[in-house]
Amino acid sequence: MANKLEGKYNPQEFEEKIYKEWEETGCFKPSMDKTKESYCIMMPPPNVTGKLHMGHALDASIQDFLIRYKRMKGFNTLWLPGMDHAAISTEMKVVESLRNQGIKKSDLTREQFLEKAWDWTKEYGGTIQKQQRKLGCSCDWSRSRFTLDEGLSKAVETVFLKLYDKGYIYKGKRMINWCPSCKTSISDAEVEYKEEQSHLWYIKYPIKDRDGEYLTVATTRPETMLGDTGVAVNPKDGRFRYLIGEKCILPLMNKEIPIIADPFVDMEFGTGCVKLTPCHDPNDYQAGKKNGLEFVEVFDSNLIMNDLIPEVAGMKAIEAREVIVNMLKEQGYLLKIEDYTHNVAKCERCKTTIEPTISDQWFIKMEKLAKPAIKVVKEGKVRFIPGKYDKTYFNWMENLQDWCISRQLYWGHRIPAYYCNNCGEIHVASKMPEKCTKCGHTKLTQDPDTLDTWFSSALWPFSTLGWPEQTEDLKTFYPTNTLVTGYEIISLWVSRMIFSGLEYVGDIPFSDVIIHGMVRDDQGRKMSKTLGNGVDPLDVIAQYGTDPLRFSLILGISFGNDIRYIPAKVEQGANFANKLWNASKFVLNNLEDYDENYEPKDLQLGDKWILSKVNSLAKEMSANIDNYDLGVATQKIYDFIWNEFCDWYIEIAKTRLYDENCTTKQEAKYTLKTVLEYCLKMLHPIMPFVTEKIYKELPGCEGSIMVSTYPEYKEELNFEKEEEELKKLKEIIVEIRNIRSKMNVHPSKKTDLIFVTIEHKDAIEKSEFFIKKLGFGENIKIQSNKEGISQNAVSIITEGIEVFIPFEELVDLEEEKERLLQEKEKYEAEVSRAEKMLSNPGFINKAPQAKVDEEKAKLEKYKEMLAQVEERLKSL
RNA sequence: GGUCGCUUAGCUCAGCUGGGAGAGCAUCUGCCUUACAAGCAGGGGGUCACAGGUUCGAGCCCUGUAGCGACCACCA
Repeated sequence: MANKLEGKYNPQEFEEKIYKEWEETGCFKPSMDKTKESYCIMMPPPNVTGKLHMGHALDASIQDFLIRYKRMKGFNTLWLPGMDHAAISTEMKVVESLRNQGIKKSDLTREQFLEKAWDWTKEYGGTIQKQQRKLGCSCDWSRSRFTLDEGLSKAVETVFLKLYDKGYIYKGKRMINWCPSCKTSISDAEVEYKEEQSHLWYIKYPIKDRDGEYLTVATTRPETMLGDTGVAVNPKDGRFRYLIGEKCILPLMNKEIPIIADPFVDMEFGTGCVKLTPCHDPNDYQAGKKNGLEFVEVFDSNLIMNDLIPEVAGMKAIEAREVIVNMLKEQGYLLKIEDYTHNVAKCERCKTTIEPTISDQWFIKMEKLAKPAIKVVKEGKVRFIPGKYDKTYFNWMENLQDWCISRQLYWGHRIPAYYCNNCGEIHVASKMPEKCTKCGHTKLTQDPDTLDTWFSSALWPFSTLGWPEQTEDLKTFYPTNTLVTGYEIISLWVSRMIFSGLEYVGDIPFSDVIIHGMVRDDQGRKMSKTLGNGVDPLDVIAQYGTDPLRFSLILGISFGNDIRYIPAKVEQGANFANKLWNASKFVLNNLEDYDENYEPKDLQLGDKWILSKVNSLAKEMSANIDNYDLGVATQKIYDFIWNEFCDWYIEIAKTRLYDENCTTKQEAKYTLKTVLEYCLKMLHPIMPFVTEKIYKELPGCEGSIMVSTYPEYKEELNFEKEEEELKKLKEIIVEIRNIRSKMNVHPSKKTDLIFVTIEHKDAIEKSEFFIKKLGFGENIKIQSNKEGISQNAVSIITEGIEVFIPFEELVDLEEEKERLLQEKEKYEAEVSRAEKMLSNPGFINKAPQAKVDEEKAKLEKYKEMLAQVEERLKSL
């Protein structure tokens, strides 16, 4: 009966079906076997409204590689998936969808809005989890969590109350980043900067009691001058030193404001004098607080001007600018306008210009939380891979500002704070208090704000396991082992998980953090909507299959560097899968009468060679993967399957399988099956589908490969001598092909192969079949000396074996001499290189003895070969 | 401005604690050899950015230069 692998590799035929089977049999779930060590990865939760992109595909390929490997190694593995409610991002999408229905957010009550938001989330959210299944993710979907679900909300509330009691959370008026479009505060990390063309306006500020004297300030925002409450100069600046402590007159307002000294002023920039608007600029805010300046608001959070002067009251700030500039010009205060390009703060989400605003917000004091989080990385308890990223981490952690956690949004965890309607007293509690603890008033109002989305993400490694309850999962899997993420969220997320884990659970959230790069397009550009150069992983999967995509993302990667999406690499993966498919087809076709209990009695040279090779490969693969060298491990299994198993062993085995008289067919079959099984298992974490498909066809392998055991190194499969012997024969065969190719000998032309050797006689005798086949031999002769060998033969000289190929009429003696002379030169170079090294006292004295011995052995070897070549040349 | 990184074959990239430069694609030659033409066999192609230094020995370690990039901060 023919096996079930037919035709070509066609992933569309089986990938989906296999995934379904996996999911149904529940093999993604942890074994919860108490005797086994646990291994846990928390999947970075994508936005609930997100769509799969190449970054996710890379992320998932790495995590699934690790989790499948550990599972096969016997660990009690959990890969926990989930989604993030993505506060601003989702709320914006909901607002937009409402707008399309003609509904404004302000038309709805909070409750109505949230209802719409949940509806919308249920309808459009969560597609990403379906897409992750396409990638073959073996995560435990039954444990999937959402940052807004009940358990996680409980964790958020618990943390808030705890931090408030400790005094780490406080409410206060401070300068924050205000997005006038999203109408919420955002954290520093959510601000991005963009260069913009603008102007510098130079304005004259007369000095009080010094007739005709004035200071010139340069500003990019002339409309804020109404709120100026001081002018600053650098204390070292000799030009203005005599004015420090004096006052100047603010134009239009006719108000006296102080001239102060502050080192933040750059003497080189502009005029060296800075106007200070503490309410509308972060630096001025700092300077204002430090120097006790007055705080005067110029416009409100909707950018509508106050009534500081009647001419602009009620106007939009940007319109007021024009009016104010004109007034300054008319009154002779405007000195000049220059073109100027500068960086403008933008909202990461909606790209609106950020308005620095003083506002009443909730903050977390970072200083005490940061310290232990820095310590665990310094001590190596939490490790970044590659290690260079700990610098990025320290850089951020050591310069932390307090974290603004309140957002003026509906979609998120509402702040558990209640204000007394009578006296305004703040009550932080899990439920609305019955009455005010201060004045006894019974009407209280909950804070309308919600928490920064990263506040809940920061708890992800333990809130997902049931914390604050001491669940079985929490005990089993916390701390987790490996976090896989990109460098762009080290500060936003990784750092916050570390201090959160330490503070609330009392332990690190994970020990290893793999930082991978970004997936760029084939020209190295970021994939972006505006460029339209994004590649949809689902399209790639539809065309090539999941396994080739995963293979292409993992092969040869080194963490920390960006990678390019190269279609040719996916093709390489598809070709590889096809190669494996065909090889498996061959193996299976020869296993029809295979007895799976057969114990090999007479393994041949080639059998022992490949078994020994695959055995040491298992050891190397494990070492590489444990060291997170996934790219290297992938390259190794690829090379082995293609270049050793397919190109050599299968060809070697064929000569026995096709020979009726061969008595060691069973050994060949045993070896084919064993090696293929090893290969499938080692490749499985990288290419889960095709390996599963083939594995199920192998005799004795009916279960899923997912729950099979990863190959371990076994001493009894170590055949060093056979490895050496076969390596030698391979070299000879390659040389035969090489010579034939250079001589343009057609493959149909067979020749005698005369081996002159004593020590390798046995190995060659036993390998006659495949030497003949692979070396285009008619007859194989083995002799102990060169008697009777024709002049018209080409010779191959190796250590311990000389091979003669009597091509007779094809051999041109002059060409053969030329070829041998080239060989001679090569060996002479080798001899002189080795001699030079060995005559170098520095090398002899300082290099390790093993290296010296190695060189000595090489010298002997090449001397011998040189002598043989010379002898052969003489005989021609 | 601060920090970090990158520069290796025509292209895209590997290269483990320093010990004879690798892969895929592309290219050239010969093969439809009963698992595979999505293939087989063979070949060509590199002053490892540049300049110094350390070392018996440097793609790898140190210093500097040039080009490119990322992150952080943000100067009115």
